[in-house]
Amino acid sequence: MDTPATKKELTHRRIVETAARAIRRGGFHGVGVADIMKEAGLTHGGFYAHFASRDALLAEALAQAGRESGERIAKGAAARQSGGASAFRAMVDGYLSESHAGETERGCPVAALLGEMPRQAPEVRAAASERVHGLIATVRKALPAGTPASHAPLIASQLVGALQMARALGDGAEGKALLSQTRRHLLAQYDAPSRS
Amino acid sequence: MDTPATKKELTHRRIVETAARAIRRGGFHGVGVADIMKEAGLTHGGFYAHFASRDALLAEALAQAGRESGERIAKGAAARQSGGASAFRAMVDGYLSESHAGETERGCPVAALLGEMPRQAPEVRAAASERVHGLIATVRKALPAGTPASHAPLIASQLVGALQMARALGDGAEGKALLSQTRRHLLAQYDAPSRS
DNA sequence: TGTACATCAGTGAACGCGCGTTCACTGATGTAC
DNA sequence: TGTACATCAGTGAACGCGCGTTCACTGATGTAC
Repeated sequence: MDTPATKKELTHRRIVETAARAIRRGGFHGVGVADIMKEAGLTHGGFYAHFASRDALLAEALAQAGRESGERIAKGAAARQSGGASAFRAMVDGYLSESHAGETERGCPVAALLGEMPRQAPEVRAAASERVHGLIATVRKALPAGTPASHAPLIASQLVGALQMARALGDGAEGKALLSQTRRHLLAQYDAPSRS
Repeated sequence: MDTPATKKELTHRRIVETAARAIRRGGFHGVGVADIMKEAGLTHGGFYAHFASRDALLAEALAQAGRESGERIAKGAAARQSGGASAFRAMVDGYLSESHAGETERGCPVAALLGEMPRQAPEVRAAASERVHGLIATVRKALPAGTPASHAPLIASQLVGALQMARALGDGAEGKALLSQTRRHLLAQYDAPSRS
């Protein structure tokens, strides 16, 4: 039962993956059932053979976006750590990189959707809450030894706030400066006692 | 030309004030022209005698929300300062208060809408950018003497991130803890050398 | 190995509804004489 | 002071459109014999 991968299941995954990108790009309200089906190469009529409702898809898409983004963060962090960075520095530098700011569609769903989460249907809010906790857990695991785990939500919210504001400020100098300042600030506080 | 306040102007203001609350409550996409007009006690037909388009209203509403929220922040800060708090502590305690987290509709529009800003029409994005800069300026003015002004965007993004995440976590212990921890953290870093 | 049939993923037309926008009209207000 | 008229803020019906959802159908797939 682990990877039978029937044709229907493959199609289901393709729809979810498409939706996972679409909600980060356009927000929960910014994308319709027909748009997603079309982008997945299907007609909208078949939608309800796969999902009970639009909200059910949004919830699945959020979970998928979290998985994708988690993998990306882990992969980027591994690369940076093999270059000599601490786990914490690797996570912070990756999350607040200019490429993450530029790729909303493939980036962290919490940064893309946090402000809209409280306005969603219960089904979607539950998935959203899980995503926020997932991000906090990712931060917690990267914390330098000795840092209390209770700092994780605080750092997570700072990462998300800085990324969102950098995106809102545009891809000019202002946004980039906010990203690099936040990186330096977090590293100075939590990482090795190195400065700069 | 300062306060003639014709009847039409009063109606216009009422629509804008209604919209300013509505967008913070429901997001840019979450509220329609007819809803707003109805909530303002009018029929939707008269809308285009006041605004060139829905986006034009959104831009005006954002500016109005910024004014209202700025006044609230200033008023709350004045009260706290008269109680002995520094300007910085007053600003941080007010912004990250549980009442601000609970009153999205009357709170900071940047916290309510930051994530959706990059997806708006140019007209709305311009008003949004002004709001973000307004918030940063408010933070800058409250900075303790000696703190470089360049820290203002960083602190602003931290305030917004924490408030948004606290709202997403719900009004239980988790959200409240994030608010109070962020308050303590910011004060420990930037305010008087007192700890706890 | 080949034919007959059941299954079912996906199609495409249709539904009721609410959106942003337009426009001919109403009726209260205030100026002209 | 009182009547006649112009102005114009606001009304309400209508538009074209796209939404989420439903459903009768199609046609490829794979099992039964």
